[in-house]
Amino acid sequence: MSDPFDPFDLTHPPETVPSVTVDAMPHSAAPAARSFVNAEAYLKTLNASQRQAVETTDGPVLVLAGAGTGKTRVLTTRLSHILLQGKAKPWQVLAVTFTNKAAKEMRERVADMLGGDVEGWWIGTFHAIATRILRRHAEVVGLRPDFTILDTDDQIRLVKQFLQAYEVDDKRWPARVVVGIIQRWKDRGLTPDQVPKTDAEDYVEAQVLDIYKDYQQRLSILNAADFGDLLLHSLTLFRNHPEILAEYQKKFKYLLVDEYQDTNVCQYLWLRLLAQKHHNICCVGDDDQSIYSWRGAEVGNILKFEKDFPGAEIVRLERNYRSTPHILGAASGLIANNQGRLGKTLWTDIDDGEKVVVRGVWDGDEEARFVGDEIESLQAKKQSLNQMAVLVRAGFQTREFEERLITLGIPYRVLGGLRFYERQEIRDAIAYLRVVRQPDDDLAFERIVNLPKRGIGDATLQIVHSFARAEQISLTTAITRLLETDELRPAVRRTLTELMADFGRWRGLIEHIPHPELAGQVLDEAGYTTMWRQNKTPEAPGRLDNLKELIVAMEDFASLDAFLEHVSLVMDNEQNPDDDKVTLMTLHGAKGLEFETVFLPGWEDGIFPHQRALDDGGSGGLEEERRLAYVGLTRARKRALISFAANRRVYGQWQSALPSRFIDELPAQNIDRFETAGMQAGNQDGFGHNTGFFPQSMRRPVNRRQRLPVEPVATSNSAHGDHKKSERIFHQKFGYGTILAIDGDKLDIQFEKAGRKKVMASFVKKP
DNA sequence: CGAACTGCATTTTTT
DNA sequence: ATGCAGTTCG
Repeated sequence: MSDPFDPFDLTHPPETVPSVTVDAMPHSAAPAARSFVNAEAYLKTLNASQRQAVETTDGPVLVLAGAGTGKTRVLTTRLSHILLQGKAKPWQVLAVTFTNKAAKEMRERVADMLGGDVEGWWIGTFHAIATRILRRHAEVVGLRPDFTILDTDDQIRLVKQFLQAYEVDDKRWPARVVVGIIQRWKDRGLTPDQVPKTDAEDYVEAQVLDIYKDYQQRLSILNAADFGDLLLHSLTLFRNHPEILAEYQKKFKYLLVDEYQDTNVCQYLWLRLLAQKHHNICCVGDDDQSIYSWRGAEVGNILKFEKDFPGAEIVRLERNYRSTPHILGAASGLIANNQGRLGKTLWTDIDDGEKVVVRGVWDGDEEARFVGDEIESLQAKKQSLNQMAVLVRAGFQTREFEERLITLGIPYRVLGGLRFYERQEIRDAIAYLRVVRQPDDDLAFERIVNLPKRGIGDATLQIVHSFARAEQISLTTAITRLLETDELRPAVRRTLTELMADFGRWRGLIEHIPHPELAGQVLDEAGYTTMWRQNKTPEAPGRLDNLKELIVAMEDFASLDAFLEHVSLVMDNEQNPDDDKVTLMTLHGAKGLEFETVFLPGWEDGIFPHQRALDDGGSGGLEEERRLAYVGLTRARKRALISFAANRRVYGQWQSALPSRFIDELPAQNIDRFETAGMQAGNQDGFGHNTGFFPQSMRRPVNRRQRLPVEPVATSNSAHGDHKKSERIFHQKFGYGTILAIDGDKLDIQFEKAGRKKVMASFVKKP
């Protein structure tokens, strides 16, 4: 995000913005007649409710857009309409989405409609927009404008350190669980001091609230924000600084929100504040497609829209342009089993088509064969593989289909695996660049300090850590200071001195050589590329290729900073859609997509709906699973094929399973049900109980509480001032000694056994 | 410091 | 079954 100019600059007349062909549009001094002519052209193609959603520009509007009803069309047309009507300038409209993909699509489609570029617009993900705002006011929330954005990896490593410091049993409370709890608080817009007591009590054992506090404080020192912070800080900014909020309220005349059912409380509060002045907020969403509650999304936001925004107009998009009546009938019948919906009735003009196939098979193997055979026969009828998808509940389920498709020689792509920027070597390389750019980035530094192996082990890191913590300084600063003493072993000292010099040199090059070149040089000189070259594992060459690819990718960015920002916020990984391949992915990943033919395997209780959803008493979990099923079905244009197996190997154990309860919820007139002979569901003999070899009751969690004997090496209280010459002291490593001289926080000491050494004052104790 | 061993959990995902 | 993380041993 390195716009050469910043359209947000409130002090300059916005007219200086070189905003494209928009100037040729009748939005500013436009005669009404001309804008009418223009309006005709694009409004004519919309149906009545779409048109209402577009033309109701003022006041709060909730557009309930059922699956396949032209949601994106409405969003982009509405945005264009507002601009063409001259209701607002491009920089006065804020359009937020969840994914970069959606933001990109909106940007491109609006640009198409207006025939111009989209420079200077506020179309982006919640996170990107929040970041943009936050960088302007970073100081207000205790950050500097160039703060680093942490990824999940960093968060976990950081929290792990606190868990250790607090001596929390990390078997019982894994770092990722604690990160999750903190994240949920952030999703709800809660800073540490706002977390309700009752909430914190649930986690006293792990002292999660204390960790949350420390964690935030640490991030502040590191000049870093995690993903949740981007929004939460931005919200805090608005809450605590009405004058800043007022500027943005005034600036954004129109707000547009995509996938409103996926917003969390924090995002909701953020939007509500922004909408407070003009009240022109348009949220588009579908309560029936809310499938992300587990990551903080609040369906309640969409359900209570009318209450939150008085006078809100509700527009329902119910005409479906995608699926056949049978598919829609099946989906509608299914979702009707959910309570508390806003309610929509999808209808379509499309001809009847085929009924939804529901196929019962003996086991997973047969299921994969069934899907493979169907794909083959469709392919024989000249159907494009790109128009077929296998949508599964969980990632691991793709495997058996992959195997089958390989056997049949059918090309496929798996979506949603590891993305490019999530690969180990890429993260390592980025960590190097982060440290080059920002030496205080401890998390990045820790990642690569001993990669390749440099002999910087735990022992060394422990010393550096405790010193850094005691002094509230970053690891690199701590090292620099420790290098002036004898605290570290000579070999280690030499290595670190060299490493610090390397980083210093690389940093000096930022301004002088192109950043892709710098990246190459850093990785070579650090020995990182050599490390992979010497690596004999089969994936090593691929990793080297990825590193090369990374360096090439960097060329697309104006600067190292621009690149690093991209990496943190826009980690997308587009696949080449040119090849004709079957798509394999999770149901979650399929939201927003469509295919002619959709396979929905694994419809068995315990798999789909997932066991976890069945376990947690309430109906909420089950309803969300049902919405997921609804999303899956409504991805299909012409053909949907559901299947379930009577037996399946789960975690290496054979288990029998019952057909998903969702199957019985599908209206009979919309489905054709087939089952392999001799396996009718509900058959008393063969199905419905565990055929595994061991009773499940034998599983018992045995958790010993493991504590690390944490002996603080450095303490801040003994740090400064209270040592005198010739005083006798004790040092963890060197033993007893007498102070010869004091130089700031460094002491020159004659040790009884170890000889004369320079040590840090914070490492010695009075005997 | 690295290799071998052990126990354990194992949904969904974006930024 | 499998992979990951943490521990133990050389």
